[in-house]
Amino acid sequence: MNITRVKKGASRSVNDPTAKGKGPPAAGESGAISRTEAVQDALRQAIIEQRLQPGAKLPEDAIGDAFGTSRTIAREALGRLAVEGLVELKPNRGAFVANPSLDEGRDVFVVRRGLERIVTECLSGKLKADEIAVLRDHVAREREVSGHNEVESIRLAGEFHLLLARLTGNHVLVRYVTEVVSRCSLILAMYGRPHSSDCGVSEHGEIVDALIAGNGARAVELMDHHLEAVASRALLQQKAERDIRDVLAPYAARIRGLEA
Amino acid sequence: MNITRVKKGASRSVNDPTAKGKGPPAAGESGAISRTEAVQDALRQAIIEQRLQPGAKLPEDAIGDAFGTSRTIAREALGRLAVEGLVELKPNRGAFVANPSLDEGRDVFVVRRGLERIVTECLSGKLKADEIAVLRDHVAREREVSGHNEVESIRLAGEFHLLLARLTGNHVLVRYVTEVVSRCSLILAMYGRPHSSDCGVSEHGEIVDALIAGNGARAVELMDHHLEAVASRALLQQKAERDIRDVLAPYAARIRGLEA
DNA sequence: GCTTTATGAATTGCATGCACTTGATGCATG
DNA sequence: CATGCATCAAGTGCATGCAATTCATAAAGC
Repeated sequence: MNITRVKKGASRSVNDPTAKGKGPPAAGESGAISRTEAVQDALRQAIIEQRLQPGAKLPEDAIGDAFGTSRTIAREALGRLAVEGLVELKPNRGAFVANPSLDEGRDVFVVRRGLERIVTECLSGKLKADEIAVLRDHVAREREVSGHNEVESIRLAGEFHLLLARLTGNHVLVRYVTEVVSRCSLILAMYGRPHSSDCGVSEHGEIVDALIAGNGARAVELMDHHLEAVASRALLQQKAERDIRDVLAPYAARIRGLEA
Repeated sequence: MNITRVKKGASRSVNDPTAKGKGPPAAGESGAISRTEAVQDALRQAIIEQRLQPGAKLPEDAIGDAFGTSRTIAREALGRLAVEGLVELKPNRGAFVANPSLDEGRDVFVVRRGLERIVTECLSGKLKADEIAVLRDHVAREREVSGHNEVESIRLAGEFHLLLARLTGNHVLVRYVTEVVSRCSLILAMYGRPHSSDCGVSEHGEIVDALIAGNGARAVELMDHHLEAVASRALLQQKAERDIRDVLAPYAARIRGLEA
């Protein structure tokens, strides 16, 4: 439940700009955490979904306009996304969608494997019945869309790992896993082959089985291999396509950003 | 070349402060360093060193005044520290130094152990001569101050782990380790016994030895035990002292905050 | 006398204005 | 014709002002 903060206008306008200067933020929302978070979440989503291409410029005004807020909000959201590693902040130049190098990508995957190892160890043999049901259900859904809907497939794959992290009940772990999964999505989108992410659905199922069986070692092994497979699928491309993709992507992205 | 313009707010520079700016701030990215970052680093240091007690209020103007900047800077720094988990942001109430519960503390340590496991695995048998020298030197310094200067001792202990993380060359890893080390410092300060942190110097030495020897398994084991020891030292206190410390700390911190 | 409701001070949330930095365009020069 | 330099526009960096919220204090009601 991370998106619940959004009040009325989810992605379009965070604040109705009718009464721009003095408009009270629709007085008494309960649990209303600042608009900053809403914008931050929206931007994150947009980046992960590749609506905003890596390297694209993110001008404060444009973002403010797009969300019906001032630059202040946009700026703060960008700052926090920079901490998360999804945005790069260049002093006096502005913010850009992160454009991770392959080395960075490798780094992220290394950390991700370590984090998910913790998740797996925490969960092995400790899943409750209802939690198992949720997991099985999720894997089933993944299987459904596999092959049809690629965007959804990617989203669900990421969600699977987030789900596991949440089941640990370890909030710190959840935050970090969330971050690396986001960044991995970006990296896969950049370097992975178009339909390289469908694979692995069966692996998810196996991991769940091992977790239920309480076979921690096997679960960890499965998870690790799973992630290594995903990573290598992405990083293998480099040898062949690095020149084209890696070199051209930033420029292409920049052009796109200017068109928008 | 326009000399007539002198910025008013910049009168008391953020750069000069003899105050806390010591520790290696967010090493990694390019220098850059906006005022926001300076304030962020200073606040982080102050929190870690317990100059700012857990639960203490962090009003924007006070921070702005203290650093000679406006609330804007203070606000942004607080926002980012909140992402790091060192500051808690309560909507419409303001920012407070994080006051992690014991459960949170446990969570942080779990993640930390996982992260440092990665560090250890990355480093085992791959240290170069000059890196080894730096490590040995650091451990020697730790040994020197051990027993005498507690604050410095704690700082160096944290620094040792950061040093290892940096040696991996994995920036993502560095960032996360930095964060968990910070948070662990806070947690130890809150729940650990006064001089519980001196211990472990010899363990650091052993870890370095195992890394040099290329004995990855042993290094991981040592590191894991080391961290478990540190964690348990902190968490054991809870049974006896939870009621007093945990309950009273926030209030005490509040009072201190008001005095300041 | 104690609970409940107004009033006010302090502080956050947010927008906006102004100076400064940076990169681009056009002009003069070798 | 290429190179270096001044001018300019776009956009960031930061401070500040105003409305809204919250908490504390005081007044009114039972």
